[in-house]
Amino acid sequence: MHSVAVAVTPGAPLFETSVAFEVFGMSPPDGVAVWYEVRACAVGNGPIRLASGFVLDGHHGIDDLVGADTVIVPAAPELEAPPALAEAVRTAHDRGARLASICSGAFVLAAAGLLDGRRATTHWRYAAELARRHPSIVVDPAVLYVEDGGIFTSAGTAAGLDLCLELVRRDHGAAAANAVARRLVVPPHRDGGQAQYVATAVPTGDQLGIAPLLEWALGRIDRPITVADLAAQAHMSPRTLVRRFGDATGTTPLRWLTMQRIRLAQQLLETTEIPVERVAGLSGLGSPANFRSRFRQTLGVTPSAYRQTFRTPGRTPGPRP
DNA sequence: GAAACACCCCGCCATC
DNA sequence: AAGATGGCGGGGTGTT
Repeated sequence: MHSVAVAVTPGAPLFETSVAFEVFGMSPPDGVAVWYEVRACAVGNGPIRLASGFVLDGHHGIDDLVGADTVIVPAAPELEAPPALAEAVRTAHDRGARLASICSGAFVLAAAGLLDGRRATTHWRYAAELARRHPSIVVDPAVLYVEDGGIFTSAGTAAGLDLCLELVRRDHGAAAANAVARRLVVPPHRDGGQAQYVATAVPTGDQLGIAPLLEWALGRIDRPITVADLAAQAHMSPRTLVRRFGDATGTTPLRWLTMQRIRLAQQLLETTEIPVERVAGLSGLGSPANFRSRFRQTLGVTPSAYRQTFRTPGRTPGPRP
């Protein structure tokens, strides 16, 4: 049994603190025998007042955190690391534990000196502060989560969920992670490198302006589309198109196209019986070989395995013991 | 898996 | 004066 310890600190936000329990505390997906055991661990043994007036009692001590296989640090109160917690985290790391922080929890790992010289991230509101206090950390404020040398850090709130799913993926494979994601009703895989926020969250003239362009692209998604094509369609230079596209969607044309193509492929695999070879063509991902490798690279499973797992219930009876 | 090829895309910067 | 544009260079990425 893989033990997971969640460091609980006074004033910690509920969501960040709870995601690990949701992911690692649920019953294992079909086909997984050895799952996780999650514990809330804290310095001292009195009740702990969390954010929003919730009180935690009956938790484990800090020794259980030190001995865990994976340690999750969801938050740092006031961006300060309780010395005893930082010490415990460092000891856990020395013992070979896998470490993961969510949101401001990165400040605890940083205070323990574990992020020095490593790539790390945190909530975008705190990224500058983290870099200021610890100049040797390579802070990337634009990703959902990063891993460097067995130490994982993730951005705010929901990115912690993506990180926990990534850990499941590494431990038990993509199918198990996808099953967990499906039960939680969240997207199965958000890549760690995905931007933390879209540059313009509120629709602006820009965004409304490119909507028809996106529509046009979706309408011919099965055929090759280059930046030059998009630029011509939008009556602007390729250089300006790339800029405007980024402003409006938070990503680049090719990445957006690939994302749409993968989504379409997923849909076709889930809801139809169209052969994989033809799904490759319909989704615009090129040759079947290229399609397979791209699909696998993005979602961690092969197209046929994906179809096997997510086939719409009722179509073909799946293997259910 | 390697290699060739096309295309991407982002900093730079003169220009509008 | 300030911001948007778009050509260019070339390391990076994707496809065959």
